Amino acid sequence: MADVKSGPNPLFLREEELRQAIELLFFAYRDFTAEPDQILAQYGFGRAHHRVIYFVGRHPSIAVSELLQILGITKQSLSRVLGQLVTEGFIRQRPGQRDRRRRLLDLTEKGAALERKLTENQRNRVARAFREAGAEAVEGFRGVLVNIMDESNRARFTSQDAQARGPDARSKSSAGRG
Amino acid sequence: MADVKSGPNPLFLREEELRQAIELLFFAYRDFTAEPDQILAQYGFGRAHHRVIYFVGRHPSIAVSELLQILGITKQSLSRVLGQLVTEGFIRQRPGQRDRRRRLLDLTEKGAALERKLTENQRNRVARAFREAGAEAVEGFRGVLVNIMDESNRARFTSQDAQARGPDARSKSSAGRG
DNA sequence: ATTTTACGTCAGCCATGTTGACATATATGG
DNA sequence: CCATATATGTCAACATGGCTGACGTAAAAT
Repeated sequence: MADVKSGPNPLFLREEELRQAIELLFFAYRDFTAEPDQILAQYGFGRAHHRVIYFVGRHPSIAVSELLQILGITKQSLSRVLGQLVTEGFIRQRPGQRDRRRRLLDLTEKGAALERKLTENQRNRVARAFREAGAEAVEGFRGVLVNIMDESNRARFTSQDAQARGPDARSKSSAGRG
Repeated sequence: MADVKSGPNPLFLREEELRQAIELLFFAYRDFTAEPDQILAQYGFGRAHHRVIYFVGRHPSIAVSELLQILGITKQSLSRVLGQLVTEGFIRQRPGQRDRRRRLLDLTEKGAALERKLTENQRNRVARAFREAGAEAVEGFRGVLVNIMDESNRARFTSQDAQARGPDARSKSSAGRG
């Protein structure tokens, strides 16, 4: 359509820029998950196990329903991997105190060790990328990714605090919403 | 955990920062692919079809082996989705001129229409994110993601040129590495 | 006492990745 | 010309990790 010869074409550049971003996400995400996948395979686990281990580590004593919300999968899907992780001693379950229907999940020491192994890998990759790209770039990275995300998920990232709290919020100042 | 009261703890902040980045990638990527997945489902297609349509659109007359390299899957996996796309008239194959063993792939008009539909969705999402995060952030986004990627994949993104050329590069200056 | 909630489980389906083996057409190099 | 290498396709079997639907049980809430 537009004549290319007429110097810098902003529409073309924009199109190219946006496609590069799309591909950047594809390749970066794939490489980002490849190494942990390799490690997991040695345990007979897959990426789904990684996610469960990660988020249980991130939100100690998380309940099944909360984990389901974060993962965005069905309980049947979760059940398969969670069952294995419990059976093989990576995750421990215990009933909630106030509500004994809830099964609170925690990593065992074995689970925490695997979590560290897996996360260390990704953390190192991100740390290297942050270092090489610079502090300003990190802000930009966050800014763009947060806006690529659905709005409904952004709350986790709006303040450091909100994310650290997570579903197991134990703020000493408020009574908590249990 | 580390004592929070002892002022800004750089190690803790770093850990938190890195974990946020990991989660950012997870949630952003998931949301980024969710809408196209919905559209694809209406055609009886999945994400794998999307990738094929995308990269064939991006690299017109790409050969099967080159597509395989980009996608990083086996020919058997590709065969399944590519076969469907050809059968259903989204992609056209023709033998190469110089090398008639090669099957060059192109989108049909029908295929191009679907490609536009799918990519428009993701492009809009990225465009919005870019707009809201600002030009500087875009640079940071690129800088970090490029460094998260394996080095072997970075060539596509080092210059606009390298990416536009793609795998069908015929550089006249070097003899190649084969 | 009934209903709702949180969780589990069985059964089957689908998409998409894998490996291994084998076939066919074409190109390339003695 | 023949032998080998390359590009592609295909069949078969298997694994992972989503999904839906149906049903069960314990505990909380009304």
